[in-house]
Amino acid sequence: MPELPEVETVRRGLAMKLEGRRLVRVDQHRPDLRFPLPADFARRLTGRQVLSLDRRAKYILIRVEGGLVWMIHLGMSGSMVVKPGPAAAPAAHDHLVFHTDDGWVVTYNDIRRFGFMDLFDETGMEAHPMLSALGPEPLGNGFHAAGLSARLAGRAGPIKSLLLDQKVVAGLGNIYVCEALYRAGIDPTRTGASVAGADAERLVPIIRDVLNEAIAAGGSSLRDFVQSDGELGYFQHSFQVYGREGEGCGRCDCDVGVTGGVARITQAGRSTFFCARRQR
DNA sequence: AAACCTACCTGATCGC
DNA sequence: TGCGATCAGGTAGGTT
Repeated sequence: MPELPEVETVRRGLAMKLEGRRLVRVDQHRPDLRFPLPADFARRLTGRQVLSLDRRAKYILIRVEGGLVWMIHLGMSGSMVVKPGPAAAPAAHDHLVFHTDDGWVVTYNDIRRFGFMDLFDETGMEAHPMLSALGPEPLGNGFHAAGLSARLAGRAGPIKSLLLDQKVVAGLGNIYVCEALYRAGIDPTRTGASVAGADAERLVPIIRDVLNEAIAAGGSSLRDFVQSDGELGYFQHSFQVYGREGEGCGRCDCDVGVTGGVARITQAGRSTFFCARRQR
């Protein structure tokens, strides 16, 4: 599921219900998600107050009383949904259930179980193996044309795959890379090196725009994504190329019967959608 | 180092 | 209706 806009949407929804609340009970229904949960995970969270919720790339980072950071990654199909208690009987794939002192119930459900959680001392955050190598936050000041160009310079791989690399820029996934490259008019098969420079200059604000618009829409709901209140996002209605193989692209004025419309190719094992006429 | 490939897991969909 | 193949928003870890 979730790329940066979806994770940010979930973070905001959770923050409204969790910040300042105390976790009075944590039900853990299995020992592992993608990776084993940390030792004593539920016990260490129980009784603690939630201080604040931040996001880095696609990670939700929750500061918890006692100098702890509770890290959540939603993987492909994870969701964190908040409902008023009392808790209903756990549904299929409800792996963890968190109860607050004011009666809310937060359920982590993850069909494919590609998500994971960690709980560590905040002093270890910089060095955390999943955080330390991340590239700049695309909505922050650290993401700019000069830096992106430097990371693309000399790279022979396709720009599509490089933008999915969380070390190049953090938080983008398959949907938003396709959409950003479309808006920038950049052919996804071009090398990173060829995009460094003027094209990178154009790409930076476009990436920001796409992400901000998607956040404003509550993310994109395809198969599994739901916001923390269980509602769907609606940015999927704004896709220009993603999932539109054979149809006209967002600004299409050509004869799809002749051009074939939006193309779908595979790059590094992932589907790429693009318009060969508008992306060069 | 960089580019590519596979594994992880479940469910939906499609062709036969 | 059933069955296998394929595909899905992500990342780690392995191999060239």
